[in-house]
Amino acid sequence: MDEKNKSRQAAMPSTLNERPTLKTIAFMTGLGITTVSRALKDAPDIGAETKERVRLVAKQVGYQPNRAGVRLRTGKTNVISLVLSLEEEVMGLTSPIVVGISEILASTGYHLVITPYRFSKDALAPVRYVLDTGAADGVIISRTEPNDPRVALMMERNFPFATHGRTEMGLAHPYHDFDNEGFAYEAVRRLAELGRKRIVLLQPPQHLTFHRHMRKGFDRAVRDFGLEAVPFNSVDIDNSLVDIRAAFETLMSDSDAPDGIVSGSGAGSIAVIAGLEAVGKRLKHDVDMVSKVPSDFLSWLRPEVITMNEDIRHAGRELAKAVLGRIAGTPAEELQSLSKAI
Amino acid sequence: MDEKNKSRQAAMPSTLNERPTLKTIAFMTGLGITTVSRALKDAPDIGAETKERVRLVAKQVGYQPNRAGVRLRTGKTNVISLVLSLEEEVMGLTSPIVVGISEILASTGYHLVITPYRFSKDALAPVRYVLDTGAADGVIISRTEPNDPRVALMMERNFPFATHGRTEMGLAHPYHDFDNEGFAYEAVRRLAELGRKRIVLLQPPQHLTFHRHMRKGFDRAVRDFGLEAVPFNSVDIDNSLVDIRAAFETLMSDSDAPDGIVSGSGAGSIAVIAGLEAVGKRLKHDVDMVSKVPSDFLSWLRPEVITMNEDIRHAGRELAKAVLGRIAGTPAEELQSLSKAI
DNA sequence: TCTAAAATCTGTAACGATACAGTAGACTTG
DNA sequence: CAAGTCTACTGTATCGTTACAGATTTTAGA
Repeated sequence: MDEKNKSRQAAMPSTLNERPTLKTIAFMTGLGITTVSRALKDAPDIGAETKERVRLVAKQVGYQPNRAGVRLRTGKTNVISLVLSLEEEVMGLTSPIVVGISEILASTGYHLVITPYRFSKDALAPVRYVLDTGAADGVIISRTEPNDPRVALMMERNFPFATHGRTEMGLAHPYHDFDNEGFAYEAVRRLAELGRKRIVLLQPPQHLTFHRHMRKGFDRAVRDFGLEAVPFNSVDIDNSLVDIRAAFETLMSDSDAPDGIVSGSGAGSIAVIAGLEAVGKRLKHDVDMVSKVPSDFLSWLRPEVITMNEDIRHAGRELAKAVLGRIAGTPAEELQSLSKAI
Repeated sequence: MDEKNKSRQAAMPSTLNERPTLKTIAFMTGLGITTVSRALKDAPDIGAETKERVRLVAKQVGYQPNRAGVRLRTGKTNVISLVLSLEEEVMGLTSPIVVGISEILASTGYHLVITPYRFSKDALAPVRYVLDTGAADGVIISRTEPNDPRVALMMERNFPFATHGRTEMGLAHPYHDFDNEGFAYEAVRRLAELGRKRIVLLQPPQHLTFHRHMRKGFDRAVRDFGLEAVPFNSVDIDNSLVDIRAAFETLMSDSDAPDGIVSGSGAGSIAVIAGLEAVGKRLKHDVDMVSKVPSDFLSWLRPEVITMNEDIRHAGRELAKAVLGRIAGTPAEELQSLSKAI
């Protein structure tokens, strides 16, 4: 202060066409860096005219906050992490979910980072990584289990997340889920309507939560409509198409083979069809089938199959909204949604 | 120095179970922060024993460099950005590419960030964003055009990137591409082998580079085998399945309809089949078809279709290796690959 | 007119890492 | 043994941002 030049905070104009920072704006407006920072976030202790001036200059020079600076100082990453299994490349499932999430994040400052893991047993590792390194502000996981350690961990650390699928731990957390119970019930109902009696279900693996939902809807409908559920546990929708096909070849060549099939996965349905056609059965004649599908390709090639669409892209949008909501502090209870087949 | 306590760089042990930083390790080892930093990157001016000690402690406390710190100081983001069109949700195409990229990045320190754009006309915007904000160390783009402004921009700025598909600008840059010329040639050859004479091509849109490749292979084969190419430009593989189906319904009901079809897209093939079957034609009888497919589902439901597989997941791996190579300074010429149908 | 309270604005320190310019001591060398 | 050279280590400044604790000016109050 007693020096001759007052040595303002924003002294030098740096170089020329570098990326503008708060310092650039501070220099151009003649204000302090702090003032500029606070003006841009509309703090109450900055004059209205000053704010306007700062905003104008900021826009003019195309200022965009440096993410690393913000992140270092505040810990806010502006990142949502989608935790994906590299195995579960189940036909076209991850693609639409990524698109759906992106659609929502596009209008926010958030980036989408894919955090992969290789084997189901390592599912906890990526979540732990994000939590330990603070790699993201929120996480989206899928393939939930009734008692999911990932959910337990994130709840315990009070970390924002949303799950594709529900859990059964008595903890309220954001989720989006497809109404698999409703799907299975409706599927069986349609088969009953067609006069089918012996129904089989190609179901999700036991350890995933939605196995229970689908099973529940299936069993209830079978009871309600006085049908018979054909026991079938040799394969589930996580098995390879080759295995599913083989299992259905065996099943359908049996003397008391089912005459109605509910398939919990579009990809699986393909193998199912191949299996039953291999033993000479024909859809609509010997057997009817209802399939859950993530896209409409099946109805083009086997219109005989009754399809019920699960809108994965919509799920992506809902999940993105849910994590963002959680980050913003919305109670988990208000961030839970269920969608029906369309 | 003349003070009584020498005030080392690493003075306080911070709190307890916070995330460890260089400071933590410096305190534990009694070394300076700089020394620790340099020891961990194996700098030549640090003693062997010291390095060992630092590494041990670092591992013990689970040290992981703070990305924001590194990024702020060095500008290195450790991020690869995959630029995706939200429109081009062409059946199951993006999913395997994401998986392939992830597989490679998993063993590096790189994260994968999805950078979407909404409409084809905005394709340049996300690239500009990444360049302007320094959001990533490398970029992967797809749907390249012969003269691609995105490529021009990144070359001009000397920014590492890899393209899924080639360009024709006389600039050497990393790419991975499917050998569409080879595919089309081979496809036509097989149709010729089956005695087909009048061949039609469901091709990529004109503005994309691989349109030319596929066209070239197709035309060359038609010439080589003395066949006839049926003109057909009303739809391309970017059109909706509904439109493709309608176009093929018209085409195939013509008196001089083609008896051989080459389809440049698996999803498109579905619509093609629906179209030709709608007018009473049957695969293998009235017409044969060869399709490029990203997965094997088609061969399950229409084994009559000859399929040639494009391994998108492999493309993802190659692209990831290519960008990383470019970042590491490998000449572009050594980072170009072409893959054949499998 | 003098003081208290607003209203605005600002410098400093810190987040975690690294580039750079040292420093201290041991070891050569002539 | 003085001077130079290595070896091994370290402090300072800095990247861009924000929390915090002032500082200055204006307005109000009495």
